[in-house]
Amino acid sequence: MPHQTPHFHFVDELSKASRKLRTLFDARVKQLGLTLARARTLMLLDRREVLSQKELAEELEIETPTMVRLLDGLEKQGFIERRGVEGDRRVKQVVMTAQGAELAKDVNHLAQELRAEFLRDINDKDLLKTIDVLRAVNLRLGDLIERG
Amino acid sequence: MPHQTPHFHFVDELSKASRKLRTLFDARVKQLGLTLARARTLMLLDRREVLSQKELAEELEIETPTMVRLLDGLEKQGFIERRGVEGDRRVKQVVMTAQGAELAKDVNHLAQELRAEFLRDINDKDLLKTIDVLRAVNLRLGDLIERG
DNA sequence: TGATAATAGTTAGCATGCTACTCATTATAT
DNA sequence: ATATAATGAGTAGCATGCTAACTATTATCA
Repeated sequence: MPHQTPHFHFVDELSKASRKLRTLFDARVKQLGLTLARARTLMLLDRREVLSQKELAEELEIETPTMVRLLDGLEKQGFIERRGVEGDRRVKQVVMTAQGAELAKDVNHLAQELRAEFLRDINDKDLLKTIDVLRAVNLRLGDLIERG
Repeated sequence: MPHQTPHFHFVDELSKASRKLRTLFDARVKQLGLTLARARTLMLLDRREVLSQKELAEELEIETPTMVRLLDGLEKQGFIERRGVEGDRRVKQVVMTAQGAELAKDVNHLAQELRAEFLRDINDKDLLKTIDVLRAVNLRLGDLIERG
């Protein structure tokens, strides 16, 4: 087997980490009726209270059609509501129901525990450096995607 | 907006990087009729020549049903073939067609260029450190997933 | 003002990830 | 030797990601 470059390994490990993270998180929040993507949406609403669908999508860096379906699910589950906004009839604001807000607290707690669990052996300095690198990569990827 | 922890940012940036990477790569290999997942499969076959479906799935760290459908697509496109193996009729070995092997070379080249492009500003030391961290995280995530 | 642009949300269609299950075959153990 | 386990491939069903379109509304500009 030919030697693989660091560039290759970066992409490889990154893809694998993301899949594993989703798998583990999904398994942990399944009992709550949630998934990673839905939990991410609830946790964002928990921090920001009220956002339009567009703003939600932008914050999570997913496309609006993906957000639409995520919200369809959360709405059907009774965790969020869509509200028309006066002054612009195109926009819908998204707010958590009481049940959703309750759930968001549990999910936040659970997510925090899970993160601590799998990042247990990573020291602070390395973690911060890794976050820096990922941020830089994301900026660059965003640029390259925009450019076509 | 409440302050967010490094643990949170790690997960956030990781998820975003993985999605962006797939989006960018998919756009770049679209003209070749490929996607990131299919390209990854071809590139692995290019390095290892012959593998069973099970081995392919293990190497890429995806589940076998996911691999089945990936191979269905690649087979329909004429890039790979499935072959029965003598001595164990459960196993199917996967080999690239001539066309697939040709394509794999192009894809390898393209992937290498793309990686260099978006990792341009990351220095070697930081990149290696990041890979180390991702590897450690992956090991731990694997453990936690296994444990249930 | 009235045509044209842009924007927010949506739908449709595809690919990829998962789990839970089945089927055929091989390995193991009594 | 035969019942039982384990293994490899596949199917079904769901969730989430994308792009390409469409609809309704609002903004722009000539």
